[in-house]
Amino acid sequence: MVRTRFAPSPTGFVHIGSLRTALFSFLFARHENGKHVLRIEDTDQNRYVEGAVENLLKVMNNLGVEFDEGYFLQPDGNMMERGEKGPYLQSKRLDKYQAAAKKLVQEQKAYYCFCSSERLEELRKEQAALKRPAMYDKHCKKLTTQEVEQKLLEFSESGKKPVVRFAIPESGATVVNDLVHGEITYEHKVLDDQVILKSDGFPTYHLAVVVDDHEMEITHVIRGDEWLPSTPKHILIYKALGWEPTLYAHLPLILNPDKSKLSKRQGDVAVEDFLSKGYLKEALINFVAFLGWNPKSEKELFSLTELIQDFDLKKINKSGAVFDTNKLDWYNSHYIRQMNLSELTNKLLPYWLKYWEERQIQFDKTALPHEYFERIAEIERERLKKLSEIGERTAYFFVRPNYEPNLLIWKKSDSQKTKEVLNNLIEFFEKLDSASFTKIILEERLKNFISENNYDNGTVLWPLRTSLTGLEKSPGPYEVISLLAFGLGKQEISERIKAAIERL
RNA sequence: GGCGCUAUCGUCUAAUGGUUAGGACAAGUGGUUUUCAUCCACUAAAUCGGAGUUCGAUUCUCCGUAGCGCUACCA
Repeated sequence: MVRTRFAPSPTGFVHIGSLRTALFSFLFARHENGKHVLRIEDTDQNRYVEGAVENLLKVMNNLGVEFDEGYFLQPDGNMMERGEKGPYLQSKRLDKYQAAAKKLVQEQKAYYCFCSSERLEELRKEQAALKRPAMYDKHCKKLTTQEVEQKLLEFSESGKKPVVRFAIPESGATVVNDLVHGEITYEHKVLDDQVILKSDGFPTYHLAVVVDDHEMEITHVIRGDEWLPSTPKHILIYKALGWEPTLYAHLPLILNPDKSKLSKRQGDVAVEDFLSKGYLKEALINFVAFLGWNPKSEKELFSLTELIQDFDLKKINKSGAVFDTNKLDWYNSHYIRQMNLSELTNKLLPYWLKYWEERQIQFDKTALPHEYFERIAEIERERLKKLSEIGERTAYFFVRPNYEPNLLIWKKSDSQKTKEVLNNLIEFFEKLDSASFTKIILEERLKNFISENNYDNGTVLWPLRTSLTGLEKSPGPYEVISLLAFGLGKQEISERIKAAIERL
């Protein structure tokens, strides 16, 4: 039975890289009919951020990445723990790590280290000066049993606590057989005697990950490539404890455009930021799934269900992938166009509200039916890359636009002609009865108007459109006019055309 | 400095011991459209370098080179 886990540190936000790791471990677990475990790695008390786990859960729920054990968000917003291998929070498992460390010390596979941070720092400086590799010099490993006892006594009298270091075998090598990279050999002499238990009684990652993955019966560890160099240490700890190591699959790094590891400094990396900008979960999931994985076919559009079906560790590639938002935008506009109109409108509403609030645009939105917004959404969906663009793109449906005089004149026309046309249009609209303000009737009437007056299409339609929307790039006028007449009244059409004429 | 990983169009990637090295995004051009977008068609764009193995290497091996990662009482 396959069991995978996602084991984030609660540092506040969900990194794109974390999402990719969580997604892959989820896809693999589901594909194999296994279990997906969520474990929170909070062994660094300094980095703990309040509410981080709730936030993580919310984001994962949003995107459809599920867990079978660990923490769950309840309808009331509180967290609940569920699963047989808990607790799933490392700070609640301290006794297990301490017991493991103690056992290792007793069997001389680990040792107490009494070195001060000053000595350690000095050591590093010396090594750097000599251009030697920075490693612990195993000073405390050489202490006799009596010396250790003596030190232990001294420490406890002064209220200090030693750390525990894992004793890497002095010779030999460990082979990591990675599911993505294949066999990698590490000589023991280049491996550091890592601290596994800190002086505050908390384990470091290296001990905690081994103890937990073993006790939670994890079969496959799926994590980022940055962990590859510490994997031999983990395998050695497994063996020292008499346990069977898990299988490993190290995922290629997600990169900034300059090919360094994706970081906050070079743009957005928080999944919640993408969500709030109006990237759809379908787009985010599809895009992130293709970072370091692909189905080896030419199909690019995948739902979560399809990903589960096709996911295969063997199809993960080895080299890092640049995070390119162009492609994300393409996925997003694709899924926006696919979405059902009423659902899209509901998702759009908060973005409209936010835009109006920011611009202090006042009007009574309750006077406008949901259908009105649906129709606006319908004409805009084709050109929307993110939901957050809706406010600005459609502002002219709610407030009178500003006019760029040059924009009002079609390229094959002139200001005199435009003025004439617009004046005629005012007359045209005033003669129209309210019932004619539907897209179909309008289109027909306007075409008649154009041919009766012997105008070019552009001479009429361009200034009409720009005087209504104020935009260089906007949809065609028929739908706009019928919606404006419906939303703001047909009088508004004439008012806008008059205002435009003033600017000519 | 040490150790490790990686290397195909700008980006995500496919493929193969023999191909015109394929697709998608982005870019450009043309068509459609009053404009933008959509849609359609087309164009440009890549096997890091050097040896070796081989009839033949982008593919396998080695050596370079470059990029990146790790090198904490952080994960």
